[in-house]
Amino acid sequence: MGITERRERQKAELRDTILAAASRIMAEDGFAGLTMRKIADAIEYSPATIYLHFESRDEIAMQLVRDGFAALLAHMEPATRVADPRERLATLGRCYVDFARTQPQTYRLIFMEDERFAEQVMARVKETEDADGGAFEFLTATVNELIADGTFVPLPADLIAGLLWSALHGIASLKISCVTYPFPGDTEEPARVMMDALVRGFSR
Amino acid sequence: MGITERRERQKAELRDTILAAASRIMAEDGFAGLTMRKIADAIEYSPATIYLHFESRDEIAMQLVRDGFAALLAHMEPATRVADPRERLATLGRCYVDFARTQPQTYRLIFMEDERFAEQVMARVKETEDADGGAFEFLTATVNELIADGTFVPLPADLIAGLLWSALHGIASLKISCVTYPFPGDTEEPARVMMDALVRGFSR
DNA sequence: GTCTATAGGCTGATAGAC
DNA sequence: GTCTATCAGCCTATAGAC
Repeated sequence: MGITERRERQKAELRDTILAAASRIMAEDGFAGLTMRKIADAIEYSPATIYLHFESRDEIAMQLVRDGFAALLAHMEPATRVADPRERLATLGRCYVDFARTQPQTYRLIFMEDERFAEQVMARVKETEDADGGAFEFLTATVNELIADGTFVPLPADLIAGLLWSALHGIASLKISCVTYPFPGDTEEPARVMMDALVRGFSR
Repeated sequence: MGITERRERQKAELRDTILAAASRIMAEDGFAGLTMRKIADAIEYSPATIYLHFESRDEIAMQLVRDGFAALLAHMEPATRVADPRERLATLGRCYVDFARTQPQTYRLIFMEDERFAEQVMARVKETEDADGGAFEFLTATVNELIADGTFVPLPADLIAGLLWSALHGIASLKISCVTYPFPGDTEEPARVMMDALVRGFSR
């Protein structure tokens, strides 16, 4: 039975190899440049072999989206260790735009490419509640904290959280699809000023 | 010489017909779905004929971007007639997200598809200054007005204007690529709350 | 000016040999 | 399991007939 296990292990390894190659190609050539032939060349197998591990190119893309979203969550982990809710929001903002800056093609794939992709991860967030480490729930909880202690105006927490996220997404995505305007340099300072202004704006 | 003029007129007409068909196909199938064959079928000419009017598919796309941007500016025209600067910002925001809602594929083409496209229109805005009716300069001027009269904090007007735009772009683009989250319904109210919060946040 | 025909490429996916 | 070979389709762009 050791033989069966080795085979399964090797099969899983090849699957991971395929995903790793796909991720690298996507980071370089974007989603449109991700083709089965390129993946096959990269892993030094024939295109047909890939179909033993994935049903289609779409299934590979979906997995890249899930993995990419997990990477985004991991990138925001430092914010979970900030006690003060206002400073936590600031850290969240910084980590978020930093992810988009360092992994632009991954960010683009998840949120800018195809509505199925963004819908998939957001639906997942909604389903699993806080099982995945928080994400949108974490942001909403922080906003709720600030409403509860009287810092924020009593608007729906979902709305405020959605707006904070949208504002960050605006900076992150605009930097990806319009490199020089309106922020020629780094996005860290704009993101900080944005969060500051919104926190002020939502304060009583 | 009337004959030459008629010929030129007919040539220009066919060019416009091509662009109109391309625009329609793009609105339905998106930029990736815009092909020379589809355009040819739509105008009932052969694909080869299109190349007498445009050098390449890219040139058609660039023209669609320019026309789309002009349509966006036209859509924001009501804001230019608002005297009060704070209310002008609110109107701007409403018109902006309304354009993205009613012409999502055009908005996507300009700002979410390819960085060359967004760069092109923004570079054009920068070159022509206020010759195109304002756009970013108009927004910056309004911000400057609010800084000058002491309403806003004295941050750089470019920065504040860029952030206002980014925040609106965040709502507009997220609605396009993620229909149900974080705003299941209309984006008009979120956009209004966002602008209100930012105006409050940037006020002294 | 407009056509047909085609070059020369790319794509995802699969049948069947080994 | 992995391959080769290929299907069936798409694409942009162009040469050359009319």
